[in-house]
Amino acid sequence: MPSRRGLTREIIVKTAADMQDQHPAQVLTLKDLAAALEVRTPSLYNHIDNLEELRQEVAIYGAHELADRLGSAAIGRAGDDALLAMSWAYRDFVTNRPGLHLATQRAPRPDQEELMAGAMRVLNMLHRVLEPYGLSEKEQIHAIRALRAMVHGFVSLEQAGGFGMPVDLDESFQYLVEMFVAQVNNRQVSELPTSFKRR
Amino acid sequence: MPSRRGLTREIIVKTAADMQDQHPAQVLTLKDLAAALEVRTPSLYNHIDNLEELRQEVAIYGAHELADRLGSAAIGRAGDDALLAMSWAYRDFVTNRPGLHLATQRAPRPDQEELMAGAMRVLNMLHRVLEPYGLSEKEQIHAIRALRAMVHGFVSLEQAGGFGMPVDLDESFQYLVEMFVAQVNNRQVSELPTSFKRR
DNA sequence: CACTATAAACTAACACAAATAGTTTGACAA
DNA sequence: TTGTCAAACTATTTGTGTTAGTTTATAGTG
Repeated sequence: MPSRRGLTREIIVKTAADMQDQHPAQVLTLKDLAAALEVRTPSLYNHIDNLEELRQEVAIYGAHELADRLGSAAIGRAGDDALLAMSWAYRDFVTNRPGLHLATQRAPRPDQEELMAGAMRVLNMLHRVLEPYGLSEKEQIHAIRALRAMVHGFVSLEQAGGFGMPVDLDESFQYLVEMFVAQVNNRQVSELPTSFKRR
Repeated sequence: MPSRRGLTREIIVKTAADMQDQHPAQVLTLKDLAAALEVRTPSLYNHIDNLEELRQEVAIYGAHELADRLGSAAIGRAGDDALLAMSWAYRDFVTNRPGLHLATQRAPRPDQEELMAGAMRVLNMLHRVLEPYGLSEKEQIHAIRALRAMVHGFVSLEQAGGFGMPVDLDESFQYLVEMFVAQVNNRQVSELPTSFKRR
């Protein structure tokens, strides 16, 4: 007496993503996922290959979601304004969809093509936004890496509960992003004496 | 015919840490761990409560290892020199012990007391190093959060293979850390026009 | 309007890791 | 020498992922 549910690959991925948001700590099980979809566990295998592939799929979904949000944030903005807006959009993403963000970080194979596609969209946006600052090609890459590291690092530590002090996190984040903005506006600060050399 | 191996909790944790370094991608199983220790799986339960507790223990071990390395790096240094040395020591830790770093990040309960102890040691070091810069108390906290975010974010993205462009990573890392050093030396850059306000 | 092919659900069973229960043994202390 | 106990063991249970094989609802065809 199996009755046809309208199960699709997309529904499964989105439900999995939602479940991870509701309980970011606990690991995703096919049993729970099937229960949420009101289906027996093996039925999932009609739509996905296995658990690892599903995790990868969720990560890809998250990467695109993030790229979409950053794109929206950047629309109609330029320069410092765009950089700040995109940074805040990233942080909002982590706040609103914590489990999805974690799933994207913990992708089984982070280097995979389709997963990189979302990241690439973000990179291209950043390149366009940084264009008018007149950085050298190399410096632009350093700058993009720096911004990604700063924002990603902040939200990851925040999500992991890594910031204990009772000082406003929004303020800290703004401080961080303004540090970056100052750097790309004011290139002479990068000419500081570099006394420390790597051994 | 069970013969007494010199198994201890400490040996188990260190072996688990080593195994994660050798294969950072794959998940730790008690079966493999027991095999590496030339023991049957249930014997591990004489020393640990369960797998989750072991993971937590490995994370704590990693946090202390990191704090030790940062402490060593800072000895005999001050100011910019100390900040740069500690940043590079963090990056070296991730390079040398990638699995241990991941295990520390993915701790079951990142907020737990003993795990925070290592992080606290690092925080105290940073506070002492930043002392002479004459920042306000609040600004000092912002600065520490910023540095942690920058360094942590960079090494995490690097480890996840997040930086694709063929530009030297050491150079990018130096660029990043110098950005921080410039900020704490040159406070007027933080007085930039803040056109973007959070909605 | 039947008839059939197929996708998508199901039940049953297997594989494998974690965890528990209960047993055995080796080393140290009296 | 002997009693005790920590630390190993074997055997078994539980839970999740996965596969095999079966059933059924629906869509398309004559």
